[in-house]
Amino acid sequence: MTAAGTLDLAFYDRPVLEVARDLVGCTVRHGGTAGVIVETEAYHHSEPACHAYVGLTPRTATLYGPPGVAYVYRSYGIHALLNAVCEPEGEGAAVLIRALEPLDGVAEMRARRGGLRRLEDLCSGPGKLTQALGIGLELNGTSLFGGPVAFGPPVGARPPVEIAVGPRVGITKAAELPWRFCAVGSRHVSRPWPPGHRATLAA
DNA sequence: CATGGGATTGACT
DNA sequence: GTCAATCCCATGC
Repeated sequence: MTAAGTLDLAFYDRPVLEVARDLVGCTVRHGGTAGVIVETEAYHHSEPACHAYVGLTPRTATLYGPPGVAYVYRSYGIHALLNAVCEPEGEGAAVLIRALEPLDGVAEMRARRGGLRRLEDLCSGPGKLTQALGIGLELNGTSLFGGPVAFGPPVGARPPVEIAVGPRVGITKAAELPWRFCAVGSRHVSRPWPPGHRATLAA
């Protein structure tokens, strides 16, 4: 990471499964709002659930570009979903940020989310968190270190996060791959973390 | 050029 | 539990 506390290029220029696991517990910041990542999923061009599976097209250009860049796309015609592009340029891989624990700018998040009261409702889903942080499609292709959206290392003296691994959510293809990573015990995940969890911070 | 399918959410029965 | 909203874009004719 840099002196400013931002995850740097080398962090993203690694196998996407490692980055997805390591991002749990890290922070996402945009403007005055920020949250702690409690749920991620990995996507790779070698498997059909990944947008990059179809190869290099206008849509997937960001995914096949350099790592450490935001891939933001529209889902179901309605929601913006945030990903971090990983692996060397040309590999077509990214980590989907699926849920956050609100950290800063909670009042602003509530306003953007229609005044919802429960903290667990603000960022407990990939479409919810982009709405709460004000992240839109215009941020697709922007740098994650030096751009408007910044990822940072775990804050303060947070206890080590135990991570549960399970199948990805909401997909029909390659649904068997255990490429979803959740912070065990968090009430801010999009769905219950998978049972029989394993894999802590150990590499 | 027409069509179908989503890495979702919130409202409703 | 079911279901509609809504739109980009990859694919196929």
